[in-house]
Amino acid sequence: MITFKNNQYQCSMELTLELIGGKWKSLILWHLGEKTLRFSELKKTLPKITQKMLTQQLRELEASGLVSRFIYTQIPPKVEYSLTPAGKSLLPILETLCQWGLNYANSIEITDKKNICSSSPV
Amino acid sequence: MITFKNNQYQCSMELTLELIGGKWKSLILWHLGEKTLRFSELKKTLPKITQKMLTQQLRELEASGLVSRFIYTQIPPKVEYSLTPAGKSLLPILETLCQWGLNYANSIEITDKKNICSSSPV
DNA sequence: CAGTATCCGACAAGATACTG
DNA sequence: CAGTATCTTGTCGGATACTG
Repeated sequence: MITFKNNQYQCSMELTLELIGGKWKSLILWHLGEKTLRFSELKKTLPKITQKMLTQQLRELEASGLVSRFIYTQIPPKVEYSLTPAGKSLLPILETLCQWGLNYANSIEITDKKNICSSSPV
Repeated sequence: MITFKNNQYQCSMELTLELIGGKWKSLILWHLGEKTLRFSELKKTLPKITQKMLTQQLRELEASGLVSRFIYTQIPPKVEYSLTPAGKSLLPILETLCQWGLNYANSIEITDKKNICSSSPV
């Protein structure tokens, strides 16, 4: 049993999911990994997210210490989001994960093609 | 843009999340990584999941080709779940991810303690 | 531009009952 | 034991309107 920020977790995977789980967090981290982005730029990279969800997820990532928020005090407002060192330390792992997903998808598609071929009349 | 099983994905992260995203999938994979488990054993390792969700998630993982299901034809029924080679290939990455989460949580807790110390009267 | 606030619907997930 | 089926509940997340 692991205790973190007054929450209990059964295993380290549960804890990790609390940090980067959910529909959007890892995608946001992934995009911020390439470069620092303004709110509106980030929104563009995630066409399907709503403004509300983007704000909400960014706040949570900020609270976790994975993303930092820099506010330019000007009109119109400008806010930039970037990865903290902790956020950056996660990037290589996410990269490996993506590569795995891509490889796996490709291997399936190739298998499918083989099946199509072998399903021709014997 | 990536096409996989007739779905479109904007980036590889989206695709990967389709395979192992959600509240339970990576946890299930994680536990099956240690050893093959029967349905009821798996249920025990995930106290908070309902029978319905466990069945549902297992079917999806099976459809993705990450988990395989072996049925002993006997009464009472016995069904064992294990990782496919593809599922196993994901394990090292999940392991790294968990380790990262644990390290990060620890570093935070340590930082917190430091803050408590330094917050004593100067 | 970068947000809040409010309302609302869809779907994820829970509870319960039943079965091969 | 390992599921289905059905019904209900709750949360996530969308749409819209408004603001410093």
